[in-house]
Amino acid sequence: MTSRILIKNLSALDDGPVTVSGWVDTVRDQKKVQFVVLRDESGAVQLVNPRTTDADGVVVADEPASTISTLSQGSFVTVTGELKHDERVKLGGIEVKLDSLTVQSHAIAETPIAADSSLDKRLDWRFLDLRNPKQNLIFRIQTTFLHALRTYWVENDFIEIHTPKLMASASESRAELFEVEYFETKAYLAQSPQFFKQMAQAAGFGKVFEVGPAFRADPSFTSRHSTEFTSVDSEISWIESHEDVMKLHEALIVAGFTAVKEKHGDEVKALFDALVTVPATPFPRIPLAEAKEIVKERGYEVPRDDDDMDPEGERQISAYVAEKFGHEFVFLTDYASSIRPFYHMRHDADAGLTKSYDLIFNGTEISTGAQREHRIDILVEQAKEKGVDPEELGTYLDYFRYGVPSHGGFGMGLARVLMLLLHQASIREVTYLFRGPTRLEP
RNA sequence: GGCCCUGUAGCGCAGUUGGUUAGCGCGCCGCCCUGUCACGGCGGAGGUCGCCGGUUCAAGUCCGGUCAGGGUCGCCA
Repeated sequence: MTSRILIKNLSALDDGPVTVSGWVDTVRDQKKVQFVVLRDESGAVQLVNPRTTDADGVVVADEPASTISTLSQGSFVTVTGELKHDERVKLGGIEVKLDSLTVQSHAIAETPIAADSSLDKRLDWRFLDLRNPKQNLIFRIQTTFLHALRTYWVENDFIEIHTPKLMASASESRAELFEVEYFETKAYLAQSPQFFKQMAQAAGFGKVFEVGPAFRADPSFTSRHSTEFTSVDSEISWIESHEDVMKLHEALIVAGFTAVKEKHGDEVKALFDALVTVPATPFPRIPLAEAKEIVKERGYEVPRDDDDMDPEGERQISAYVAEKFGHEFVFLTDYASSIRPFYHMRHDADAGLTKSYDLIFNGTEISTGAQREHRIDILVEQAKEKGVDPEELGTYLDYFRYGVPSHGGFGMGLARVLMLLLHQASIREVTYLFRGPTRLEP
């Protein structure tokens, strides 16, 4: 393996011989001296190569000068040379005076995207787009965030599960299922790990989590939807109500944001001009009905026939929470049973309300959570009431027939969290390879 | 899927009430330039104006359809 020094580590070294590898960012090929800005995943550094001259003072075509003259932006090279600290250099006050330069792979000179290209064009050339420090940072942040969640789960005795993404029947609504051929029959891509996650409760696992793909066949044309996305799920037993789920949920968010702030806070400020704020607990909790009243008092009446919120209402309630509590998050709780799935548990005192919540972050929904109905009779009743044929639920209902603890959990869209954390306008910006109704490539 | 907006060179854009050879910036190519750092100077190449059809003496420009993109709503994570 090539032993290379990451560019970000150069400035801490004393002057001396170094080897760095990366891709060419800029070539400034002058007659008497050549400059190359080289970039790797950690940063950028200037390379310098003074041209040699013969006895008459005429420039000689030697190496690495000749190779440098042919370098195109994006070519991957390995260089060796002398590291020099030099205050003249605006890029970090260091440069590498070249001894040798080896081109590992040439790039086509004209790049298909530029810094100001549209998001859609950048996605066509995602591998080039991802070379940008901003895009690189997004995925380092995602790594840090998920690692922090995982650490929390592991330290609190959660079991990690990997539920199948091929299913025989729908887990929620049949309308948004992708159908695939499966030998002599049909299978569907999981739109959520919901049912299999609940199976772990019947299995006596106690506390579980999963980070995995979910598929939705809905042709949604918004900046926050995709047909395939990474769902962060957790489910816990022996809860009293959805309040216990919210406690877990906010603890995880705090763990994730603390790690991101600590490790990347300065970079996020520099590259995204966004402040990573570790939210205070408990997060504000507002029953949905109350939230609609608050929003109405602010002059916005949700124009819907059902009992749900709309995107503008979510932005409004977020603005209210920001003003009143200085908080970026809010749990909207106790959604009407009319707009929640059959497996959400309802309040004992008011069957019209569910023990459920949505988590809103900076004006956009990132999660749905609830206590699940584990009493088989009621569960079947609620399914029928929703027009769901118990026969179509496959083996799901069996989970509740051989003993099961009370339980609940949530599902959270990973990319939505990143999008809102980094103040990005689109989920496409923070998804490694976006999948939407009209995008299957790359 | 509904409504609104957009599609012109590799990229970002301009293009007048329809009119003759479709412009600008960046990038690219060539030459020049002793330290650049958004390097600079001179020159050059590059376009069936998203696609199909229509109106017209004449369409990048007007009309219809279609495809793609953006916004928003519905749906949600």
